[in-house]
Amino acid sequence: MRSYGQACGLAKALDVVGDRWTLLIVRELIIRDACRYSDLLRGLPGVATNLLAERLRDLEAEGVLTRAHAPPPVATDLYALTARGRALAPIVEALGFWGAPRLAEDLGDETFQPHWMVLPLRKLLNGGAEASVAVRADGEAIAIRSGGGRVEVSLGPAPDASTRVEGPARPVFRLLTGRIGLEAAAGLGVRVEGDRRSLAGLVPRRAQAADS
Amino acid sequence: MRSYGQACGLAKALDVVGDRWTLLIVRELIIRDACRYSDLLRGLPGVATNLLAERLRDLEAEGVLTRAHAPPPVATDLYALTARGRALAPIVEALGFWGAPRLAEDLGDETFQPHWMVLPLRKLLNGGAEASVAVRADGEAIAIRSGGGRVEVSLGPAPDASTRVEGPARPVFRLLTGRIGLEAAAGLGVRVEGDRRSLAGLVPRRAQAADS
DNA sequence: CGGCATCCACAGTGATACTG
DNA sequence: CAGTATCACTGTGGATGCCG
Repeated sequence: MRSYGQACGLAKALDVVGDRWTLLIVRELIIRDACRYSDLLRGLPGVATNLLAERLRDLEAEGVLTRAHAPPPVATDLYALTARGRALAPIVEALGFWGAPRLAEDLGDETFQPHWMVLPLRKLLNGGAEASVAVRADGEAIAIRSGGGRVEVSLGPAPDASTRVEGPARPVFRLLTGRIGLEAAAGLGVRVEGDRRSLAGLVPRRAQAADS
Repeated sequence: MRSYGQACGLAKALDVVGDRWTLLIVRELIIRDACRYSDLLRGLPGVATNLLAERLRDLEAEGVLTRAHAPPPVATDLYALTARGRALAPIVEALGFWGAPRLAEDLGDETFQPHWMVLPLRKLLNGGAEASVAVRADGEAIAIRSGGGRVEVSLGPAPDASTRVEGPARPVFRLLTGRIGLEAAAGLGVRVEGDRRSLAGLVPRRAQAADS
C-alpha cells in the first residue's frame, strides 16, 4: 500500500496494518498463535493466495510476525506474531467489539467459522466461575478454562473438561454468549453433557450483541 | 469496499472503517469535532476530493457521522461524529500509539500538521499538574488545560492561558512530549512566555516515542 | 499436499478539471 | 465552498500452474 506520508501515529499504523486483509491475518494469528500458511488460507475465506503471501511478506518485513521453519515433526513453515504483533491484540478485540452490533443483521449468506468465537468468548465469559468446558462447534474443538477471575479460551481439545458442548456453530455461540438458553439451544441441535451448573456460571447473564 | 462476508465483529468493523482514508477521516473529526468539508480536505493531505466525498457519504450511511446544515452564521454543512463514531476514539488513539514508534524514522519528507499533536498530547500530558497553556505551532492554535487528573487539549486559542508556547510544530511537539528540554527547544526556534513552572509539571519526564 | 507465482478482468484510487 | 466528472493507473479477487 501507498504510504499516507503523514507524520502521525495513526497514519503510520495504517501504513503497516491498513491494507485490506491485514488485520484479519493478525486476528487469525491472535486466535491460533503459530500456524501454517494453509491454516491462514482456510481461516480467511475469500482471500487470494497470492495476496496472502504478499501480506505475510510485508508483515514479516515490518516486524509484526515471524516465519520460522518448524522442527522435524511438522516439516512446514510456521507463522507467529512477534511482541509487536501481539500488541495489536487489544486493538483487534476493541475493533471486533465495535463491529459486533452489525452481526445481528444479515446472518444468512456470511461465512461463520467456529474459531472466530474465541476472541469474543475471551471477553464475554465470566472468569469468576470455576469451569472447564470442551466445545465442539461444526466439528472444531475449543477449550474453555475459567477460574479466579481469568478465562482461557483456545483452539483444540480439552480432554479433562467437566462439561461438553457440541453442535452447530451458530447456536453453540449463542448459548455460550447467553443470548439463548439451554432449551432453545437444544432445539437447535446443541447437546450439553456433564456439569451444567458450571456452564451456567460461565455464561454471561445478558450479553450484548458482541461477537468477534 | 467489498464486504469480507465474514460473520465476525472485526470483519464487520473493517467493512465500515477498513477503507483507505476512512480512519484518518475519523481522526480528523475526533480532533476537530464538528467541521467543514474543506477543513477535512486540508487535514488529510493527499486525499482526492471525490474520495473524501464518497467516504463521507458512506460513513453517514453507516451512522458513524452526521452531516448537518449549520445555523446562519456559518452557512455551510458541518460534519460531526455520532455516538457510534465517537466510540472509535479509544481505538484510534490506541492504533496511533501503536504506530508511533515509526515516527522516529524518516521524519523529513512527511507532512506534519500541528493539530495532529492533539491526540498524543491528550494521552501523554500529566493531568495532575495545574496548567493552562496556549500553544501556537506553525501558526495553528492549541489550547491545553489541565488539573485534577484531567487534561483537555483542543484546537483554538486560549486567551486566559498563563503560559504561551510558540514556534515550529516539530520542536514544539518535542518540547511538550518531553523529548527535548527548554534550552534545546529555544535553540530550534521555540519561544516560551509566562509560567514555565506549570509547563514543566505538565510535560512528562521521559516520554516514549509516541505521537498520534 | 503446502506454498507460492502468474495471468487477467475489474473495482478502487489519485490527480486534475470542471460546476452549482 | 463543496463538491461532481473524467481518466490513467494500481490493487484486488479468482483461476490456474508450478515446484519441492
